[in-house]
Amino acid sequence: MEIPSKYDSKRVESHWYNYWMKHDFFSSKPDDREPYTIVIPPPNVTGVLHMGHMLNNTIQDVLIRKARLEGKNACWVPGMDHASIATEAKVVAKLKDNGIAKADLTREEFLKHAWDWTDEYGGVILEQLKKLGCSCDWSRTKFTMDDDMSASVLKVFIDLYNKGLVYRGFRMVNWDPEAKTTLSDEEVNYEERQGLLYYLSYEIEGSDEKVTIATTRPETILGDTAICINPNDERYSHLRGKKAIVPISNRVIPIIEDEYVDIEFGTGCLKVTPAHDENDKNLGEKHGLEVIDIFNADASLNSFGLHYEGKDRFVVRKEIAKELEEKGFLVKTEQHINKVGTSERTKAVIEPRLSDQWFLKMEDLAKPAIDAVLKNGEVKLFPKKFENTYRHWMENIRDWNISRQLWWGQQIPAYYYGDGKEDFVVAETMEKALEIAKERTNNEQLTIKNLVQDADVLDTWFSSWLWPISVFGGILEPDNEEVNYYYPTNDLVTGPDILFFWVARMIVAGYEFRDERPYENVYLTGLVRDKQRRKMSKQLGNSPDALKLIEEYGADGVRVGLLLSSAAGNDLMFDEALCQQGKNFANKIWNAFRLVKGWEVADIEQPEAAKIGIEWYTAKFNQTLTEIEDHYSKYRISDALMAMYKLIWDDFCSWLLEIVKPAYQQPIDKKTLAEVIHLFEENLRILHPFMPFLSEEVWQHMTKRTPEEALCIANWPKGADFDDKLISEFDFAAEVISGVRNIRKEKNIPNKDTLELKELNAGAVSSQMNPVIIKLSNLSTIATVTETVDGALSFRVKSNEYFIPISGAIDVEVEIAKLEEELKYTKGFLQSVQKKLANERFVNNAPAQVVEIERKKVSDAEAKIETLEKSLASLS
RNA sequence: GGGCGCUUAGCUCAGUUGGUUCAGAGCACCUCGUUUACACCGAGGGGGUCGGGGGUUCGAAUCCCUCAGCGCCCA
Repeated sequence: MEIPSKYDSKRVESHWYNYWMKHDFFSSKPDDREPYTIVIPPPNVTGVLHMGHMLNNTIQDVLIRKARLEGKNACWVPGMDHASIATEAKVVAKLKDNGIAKADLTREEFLKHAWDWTDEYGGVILEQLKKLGCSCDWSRTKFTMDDDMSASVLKVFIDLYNKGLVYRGFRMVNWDPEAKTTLSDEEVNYEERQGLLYYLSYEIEGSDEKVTIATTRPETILGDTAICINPNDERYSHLRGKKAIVPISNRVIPIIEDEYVDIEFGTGCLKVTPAHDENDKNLGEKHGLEVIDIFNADASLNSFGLHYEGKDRFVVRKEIAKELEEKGFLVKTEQHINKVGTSERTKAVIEPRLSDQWFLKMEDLAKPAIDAVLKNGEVKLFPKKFENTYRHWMENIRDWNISRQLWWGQQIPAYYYGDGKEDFVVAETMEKALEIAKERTNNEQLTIKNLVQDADVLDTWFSSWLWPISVFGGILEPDNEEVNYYYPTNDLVTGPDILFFWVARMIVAGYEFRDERPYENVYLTGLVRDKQRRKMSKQLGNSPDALKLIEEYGADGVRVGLLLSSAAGNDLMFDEALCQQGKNFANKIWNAFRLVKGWEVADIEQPEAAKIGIEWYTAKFNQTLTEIEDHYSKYRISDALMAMYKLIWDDFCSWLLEIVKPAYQQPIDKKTLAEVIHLFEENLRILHPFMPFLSEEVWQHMTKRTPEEALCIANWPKGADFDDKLISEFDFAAEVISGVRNIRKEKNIPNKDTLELKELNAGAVSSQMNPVIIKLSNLSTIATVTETVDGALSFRVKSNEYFIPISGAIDVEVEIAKLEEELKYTKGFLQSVQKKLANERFVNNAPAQVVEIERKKVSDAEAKIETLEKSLASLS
């Protein structure tokens, strides 16, 4: 036989991927069919394939391939995200390696480098997705910085601005004083550091009283604008309405009350420095406090620092502590561990700093998105548990800070024509901005040279929240054919870590810009972790090389491995052993194919066992198909896979193929072969979404096919009614076969020795399955008896008893012991059920059905006891 | 500190509104088997007081309380 006994994924995968591409099976155009649409969560343009992507995209591919088989117009839109922060960081790092500082470049020069970088490295990840088998419509590949995508972003910004939803405001940002730039939260590392807690006493205005506060940052007292006490703290109630005097600067500041203050911490008395602490800023806003910023951009003190002006904050901390001590303001110091944020890149301690930012008002925008998920179910989350998290966030939504102090991204289309904070206009182009500015200022002399565009770019999420609309051109041309056909999309598959950043905002955008949900179902995958439950990350280096995995186990093997234990929303403990399992499965199917392919055909009659086996498997297949559909409908993808795995491995390979397999070097009858091939093909159809390469390979080897007949675009099996009784009779027969196999094993009887089976058919079981039992147990006959058979090995299935007469092989003692054991157990079981039934409260309160079941248990057990006792009597 | 969630066999997980046959699956493990598709295999088997404690109920892995451990998000 020329077919190799091991399935070789490497040989197969690129071949079929190219074939599918060549015949354009993945591309989609609007037509009369029902659309099924997924937009990919665009990976970062800087990204390389990691396990999270693999899982995510495998699930999407499973869904899209199934939809394609179901005859829908399946459209999976791929793309990439410009990921402003991550990409800019990488470009800056690369420039630095080449001795170029970002600060030495103009914006235009820097962007040129960024685009070069994008052209060179961007898209690597998409090529990797092809290796995984992803059937995206590659002709639709979008990038969030494509001209039309950027135009969509700007249009939306302007639209929201004109609706009065975009405004400028102050916000505390993470400031890196060394790089002199803002950092995102993701770029800040928190570490515990040993520091001091300084107890400082402030004088109370117009009295000799003093109040002591505790702070970790004595240098910031120069920016203090209040002292805060807890209104419930009786120790300080006498200070109400009074004022305190800041040491050294001698400024007079109010004493305010707020329950925010932790009575237990320090002295229970807090100094408030709104310019340099997030919580203090909130307090300041609430109480209308003054804001005094005492730092320069490099975190040295400015003129508010008085005689410390120009000195670094840490130098000042030491010096001011000394001065405070000398002047008698320092009461004491204590050791204190606090969390300090440091810059991921420069390692400098970050400084909270107030800065001008652009915001989007979210409260009203969020309303339809709240209703969609929590009230009318227009958008469903899988698993449902994330609805709680969604609710919590959406109902406490804060305005969205949409500006970033970066260059890589869509520059905010706000143009300043004067020095005032409000001297700006918002427009798509500088020319339009000029027109509006002229009108606004009544100054016809204004020229483009007088306009300065805002330096910030928009948050990356401000482009990706439009993704399901903008990839179909739905922002720029809201009534175009594509968006009307494909939008709303069907399913979104992504991680729960971006439920708010992305998923929720897309829902908001969907209702705001199209008055319709962006998708119906959201499948939230878990995080991929390693065996020790650690998150897979580059820093830890615990993420396996995705491409190596594919090489070793095959894309199909890896897909199966990932899906085997990834219930929606649960973290996935990734273990390569699962990929091995996937690979083994591929090999199993491959060998089943080899078996079927290797049979010689003859014009002979179909054996009865084969006929029944095929009828049974057909029923089993339809039963399992129903289960699989149910799992799919609930997005229980791993359950769907497992149901299929067992169907193919156990039912098809271990049972059916063994039933129909002809004797050694004997041919198979035509009818059976045709039917088995048909069933095999049905298996391949449901297998295809999970294992596209292997299934196509086998499919194409089964028969010569035209491109139109490729499995990739074949039809999903139509379910049919199935005979429950056939399945339960087979299950019974399987138990009988197991019984015979057990006896063979216990008595070391080789499989090739034919045995005789006698059946005491107390349960009136149909003899329909007898040919199957005979074949798989290697029996000569199954004879019906009316009495127990002496001198035979025996076993029982339900209330039927089976005997295998073997001369001289019976150890009566052992047989008796076995029977007694079984009898003892059954009696105990009967007793417990009877006890339950004797309980009046049970009989009166439990549903009739439940009671009936218990009664049935009694009669079954009694019948079995009778059988056992008869056997015992015959032995002794 | 606030919110959400998790804890079932060695591992990863199912277990639908509390009730069918003494709690299921896959993997791993053990025994036997080189039988003519596959040892990336076949047949058989062992393994859980459902995190601890308390409560509701005729009945709880499932509902309530509590304790412990773990995780995530926000601060």
